[in-house]
Amino acid sequence: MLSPDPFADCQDHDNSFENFLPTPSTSRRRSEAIVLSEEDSLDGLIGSEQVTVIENVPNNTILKEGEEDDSGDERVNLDDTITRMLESSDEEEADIEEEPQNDALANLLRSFTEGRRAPTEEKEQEEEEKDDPNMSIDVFGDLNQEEEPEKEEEIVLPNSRMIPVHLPNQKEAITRKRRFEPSEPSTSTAPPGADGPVGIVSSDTGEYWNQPKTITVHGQNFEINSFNDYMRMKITKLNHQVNSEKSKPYEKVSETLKGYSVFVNGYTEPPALVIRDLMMAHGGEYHCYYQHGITTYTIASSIATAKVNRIREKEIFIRADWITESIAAGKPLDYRDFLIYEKGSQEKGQMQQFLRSSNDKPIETSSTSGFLDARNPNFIRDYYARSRLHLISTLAQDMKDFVANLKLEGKLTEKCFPENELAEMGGNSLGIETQASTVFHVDLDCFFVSVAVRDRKELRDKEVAITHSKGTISNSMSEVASCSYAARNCGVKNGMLVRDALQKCPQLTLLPYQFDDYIQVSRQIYEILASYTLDLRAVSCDEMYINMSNLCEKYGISDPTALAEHIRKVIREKTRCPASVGIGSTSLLARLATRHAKPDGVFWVTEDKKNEFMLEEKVRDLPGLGYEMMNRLTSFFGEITTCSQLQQRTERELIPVFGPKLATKVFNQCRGTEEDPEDFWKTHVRKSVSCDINYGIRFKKKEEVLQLMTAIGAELERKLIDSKMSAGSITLKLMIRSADAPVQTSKFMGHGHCDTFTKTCNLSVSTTKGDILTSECMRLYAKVSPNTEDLRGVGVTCGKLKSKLRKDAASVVQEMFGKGKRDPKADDPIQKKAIQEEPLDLEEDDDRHMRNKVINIPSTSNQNQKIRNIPHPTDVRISNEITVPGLIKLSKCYIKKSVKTYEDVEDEELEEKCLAELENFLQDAPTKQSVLGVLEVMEELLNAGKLLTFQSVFRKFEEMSMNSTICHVDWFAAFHSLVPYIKETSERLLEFPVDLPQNVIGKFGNTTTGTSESHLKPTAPQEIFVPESTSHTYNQICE
DNA sequence: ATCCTCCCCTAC
DNA sequence: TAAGGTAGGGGAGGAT
Ligand SMILES: Nc1ccn([C@H]2C[C@H](O)[C@@H](COP(=O)(O)OP(=O)(O)OP(=O)(O)O)O2)c(=O)n1
Ligand SMILES: [Mg+2]
Repeated sequence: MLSPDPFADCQDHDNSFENFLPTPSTSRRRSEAIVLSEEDSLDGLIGSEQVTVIENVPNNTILKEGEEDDSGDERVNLDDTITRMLESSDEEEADIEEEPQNDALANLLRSFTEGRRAPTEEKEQEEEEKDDPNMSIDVFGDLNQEEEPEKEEEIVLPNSRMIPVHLPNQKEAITRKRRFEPSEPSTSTAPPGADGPVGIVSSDTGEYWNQPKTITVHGQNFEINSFNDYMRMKITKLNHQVNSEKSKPYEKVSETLKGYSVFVNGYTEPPALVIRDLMMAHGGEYHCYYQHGITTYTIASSIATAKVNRIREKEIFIRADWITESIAAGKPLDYRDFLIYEKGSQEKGQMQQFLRSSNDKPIETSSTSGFLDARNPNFIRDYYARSRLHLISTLAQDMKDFVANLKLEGKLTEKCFPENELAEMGGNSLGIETQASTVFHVDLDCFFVSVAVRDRKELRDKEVAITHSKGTISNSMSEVASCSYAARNCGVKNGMLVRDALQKCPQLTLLPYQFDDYIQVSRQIYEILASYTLDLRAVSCDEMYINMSNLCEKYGISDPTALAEHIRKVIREKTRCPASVGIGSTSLLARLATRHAKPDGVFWVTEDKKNEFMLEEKVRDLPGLGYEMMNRLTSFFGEITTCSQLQQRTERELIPVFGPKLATKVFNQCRGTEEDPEDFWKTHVRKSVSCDINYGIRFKKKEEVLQLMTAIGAELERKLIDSKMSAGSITLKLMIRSADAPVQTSKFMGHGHCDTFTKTCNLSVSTTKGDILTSECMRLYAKVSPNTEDLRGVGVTCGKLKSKLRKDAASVVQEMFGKGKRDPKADDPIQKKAIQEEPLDLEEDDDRHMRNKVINIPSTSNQNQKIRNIPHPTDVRISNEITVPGLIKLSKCYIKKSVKTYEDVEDEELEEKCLAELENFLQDAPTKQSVLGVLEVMEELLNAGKLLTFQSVFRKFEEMSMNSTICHVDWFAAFHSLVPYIKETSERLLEFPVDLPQNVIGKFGNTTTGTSESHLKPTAPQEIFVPESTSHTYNQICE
C-alpha cells in the first residue's frame, strides 16, 4: 500500500535505521518519540531549577510595578447563561425499560455474531462502503497476522498522521544519537502513548528503562537493587510502622475473609497490627486508610459523636470482633450484628442500619472474583474506585459544573472570611490606580501529598509519594500520582513509576490514596474562591484561574499579593493544605508565575517586568508544549530551553514545527503577549462525554467484549443523563496490542504498547440510552474485529451532544401563550401550522439530517450475497427524501381523523387506499432508506405531539410487519430494530413540561415488547402541542 | 472553503 | 502485581 502521508520522507530515514530497531513500521512513530529523550535532561534541568526557586525566591516575590496603560477593562458577561443548565424534570420511566432493551441487545448480538462468522467476506464487502478512508484495510491485515503475515511489510503508518514537514537530515542524526543514551531514565514526562520503546526490549516504558535493573521471569520481578530496598524499608518502618510490618511474610491460613477489606480507626482490641495479620492470613485486605468504595468496613471500638456527623457516605463502622468471630465461624458473618452505634443513640443507629440494609449490601470488594472479570457487573465501578485519573477527571468536570451553576444562579458562595479584610487591604491606596487586569492562578501544592500529610506532621517536608504501591515490591510498576517537594528535589516527578522513584529517592515514603478527602478539599477550595467572585475558571480539581480585576477595582486593592496571601490563608485554614498563587495580567502570566510561587507562596508578574520575566521562562512550561512538541522543536532547531531562545524564531519558522495554530499561539506565548480569548471566563458547553477503560482488559471470548460494552453503555447513559445531554454520535476507540508487543505487559494488566483504532457513527436520533450506545458500539467493534485476546483497551466517546433540557422549548411556549399552559388553538393543526417557531432542539435532528450525506444503498443483488443483512437505522445517514409514501399518507389520514368528531366515508376510503399503498410498499424487502423512512415518520409524529396518530400508525405498522403474508419477512426484524429509537424519542417527550398524557406513552412503552399483542388501545390520548417541526418529513405529513 | 473521520497531543 | 481517565485542540486528507 502506498502512503499518502507527506511525512513519508522521514520514514525513509527511519528505515535506514531499521537494523537497530527491529520495529515494524506501525510502531516506528512511537519508538521515535521515545528516542527523542532530551525531554529527560530538560526536565532534570527544570527539576534542579526548582530547587533554587524554592530556596532563593522568597514568598511574595514581586517584580516592581509600574505601568498601567491599559484601559481596556475585562468585562465578563455573566449573562452568558447556558439555558441548558436550567432545571427541568428528568424522570425516567423505569418500567419501560426491560423488554425493548433485550430486543435491541438480541438484535445486536445477532448481527455481531453474523459479522464474526465470515470475517473475510465482510472485509471485502466493506470496501465498497468507503466509510473509512483513513483506516486502510491493511491495518487489519496487520492485526490478523496469523492469516497474512507477509502483509506486514507493506503496511503504511496508520497512526502517523504528522504535520507535513521534512525533517532536516542533520537533526535526524541528533535524534538517533540520543536514542542510545541511557541517561536520565525519567519516564515522568513521557506521554502515555510513548509507552512503547518498542525497538529495544519490550512494550512498556518501564521495561525499557528498567531492563538493566530487573529481571522478569514468569511475571515475577527479581530485583537487583537491594540496597535501595533496604533503605526504603528502614525508613518506612520508622515513619509508618504498619506499612513496614507489611512486608513480613505471612502464612495464608484460609480464604474466609476473601473479598473483604478493613480499615482500623483508632485503638481496637485486638490492635491494628493483629487485625492486619488476621485479615491477611484469612484472605482479606488491610487498608491503612479508609478508601471509599474499596474498604468494606471500618473497624473501631466506638465512634465519637463528632465523628458520626461526618461519617463518610456508606462507611460502615463495625467492631473488631467481627473479624475474630468470622474466622472462628469459618465464614464472614453478617456485619450488621457488629455495627457500632453512637453512644446513647440506639435509634439513630437503627435508622442507619435500616438505611444501609435497604440501600446496599456492604460493598463487596472487587477482589471477590477479581474485577478483571468482565462478568462482574461492577467491573467499571470497581475499577473507577481505584483509578486516580478517573477521580481527577470527574472531579475536574464536577468543579466546572459547580462553577457553571454558580454563574447561572449569579450567586456567590457563602462568605468564609470577614468582609472588612478586603476593604482594609485596599483602604490606604484608594488614590492609586489598580492594574487593568489581574488574573490569579491558584494551585494546591502537591495536592495528594498535602492531603495525606495533613495528619502526619512527622512527614512534613519529607520525601513522600502517593501511590497504590504499598512498598512491598521494590520495583513496582505502580505510578506516583503526586510527590512532595522534598521528593522532587531528588528527581521524583508526578506520574513516575514507583520503581524509578525509589531508585532516585530510596528514602521515599509511600502513602495510599485518600480519594474521599481529595473530593472534599477540592470542593472546599472552589467554595472559598467562589465567595470572592464568579469570574472563575475551573482547570482541575486543584487548580483554577480567578479574574480579580473587578474585586481589586472595587476595593481599591493595588497590591494583589495581599489579596493572594489572604486567600492562601483561608484555604490553609479550611483545608489545611498549602496553595500557591500566581498573579499576572493574563492567564498565561499568572500560570507561569505560579511555578515560581511554589511551594506555598505567591508570585506576581507585573506588567513592566513581564518581558524580562518571559526571557527566563522555560519553553516546556508553556501550556500546550508537551513531550512531543518539544521533541519536534529540538529536531528542528536543536536544544531550545528558554523562551528568549524561542523568541529568536519567526512565526513562519515555527509553523512547520507546530502547525499554524500552535505556532501562532507559541509565538505569542513566549513573548508573554498572548491575550486570553474572549470567552475565557465564560462557561463552555461540554462537547463530549466519554468512558475509557484501558486497563485490565484481557478477554478470551467475544461475549466478554459485549459485557464490557454493556457496562460502558450503562455508564455513558448515566453520565449523559447526569449532564442532561444526549448523544448524536458515537466514537469507539480500541487499543489493540501491537504486533510486536509481548503478550505480557510490564505493568500488570496494563495495556502495553498498542495500536489504536477508532470508528465513528452518527445516530439518526440522538440518544441517552445505554442499550443503543452498546449496540452501536458493538457494530463499530465488528468493523474492526480485532483478535479478542489482543484487545487492551476500549473507549467510547459520545459526541454531537444535544441538550436534553426542555427549558428553552418551554420558555418559547410560555412566551407565546403565557403561563406555559397549553394553548387550545394548538390542537388545531391548521392554526398550529400558522404559528412559526424558533428552531428548538427537537429540530436539530433535522438540521443534522440535512447536512448528512446520503449513502448509496447497495444494490439488491449485492445485499443478497450477504448472509442476511437487515437494514439498521444507523446504517444510513438520513435522507431528505422520504421513501415511505404509504405511511405518510396513512399518517395524514389518521391526523385528519383525530381532529374530526364525525365519521366520514371519504376518509374511510382514503384510509384503505393508504393501507393498500403501504402494503404494497412493504412487500419489498426493507432497504436502509426505507427503514429509515419509517423511523422518520414515526419520529416526526412524536415530535409533532401527534400521540394519537402515532399510536395508530405504530400499531398498524407493527401489525403489518408481523404478517408475513402481506409484507416481506425482514420487515419484522427491521421494525424491531427501530423500537429502541422510537422509544427514546417518546421518552424525550415525557420531559416536555407542557401537559402531557403520560399514561399513553407509558402504556406504549410496555407494549413494545416485540410480542404479537398490542396494548395500544387508545386510552383517550390527546394530541399535545409541541412547537412545530420544520422538518421535511413533517411538512410532508402536514402538507 | 468547509465539513467529516481518524487520528495525535496535552493537561490534570 | 495494579487500577494507564477524560476533555479539548488540532492536523491530514478525503468528500462535498
Ligand atoms: N500524572 C499525574 C499528574 C497529576 N495527578 C494528580 C495528583 C496531583 O496531586 C493532582 C494535581 O496535579 P498537579 O499537576 O497540580 O500536581 P501537584 O498538585 O501534585 O503538584 P504541584 O501543583 O505543586 O506542582 O493531580 C496524577 O494523579 N497523575
Ligand atoms: Mg497542584
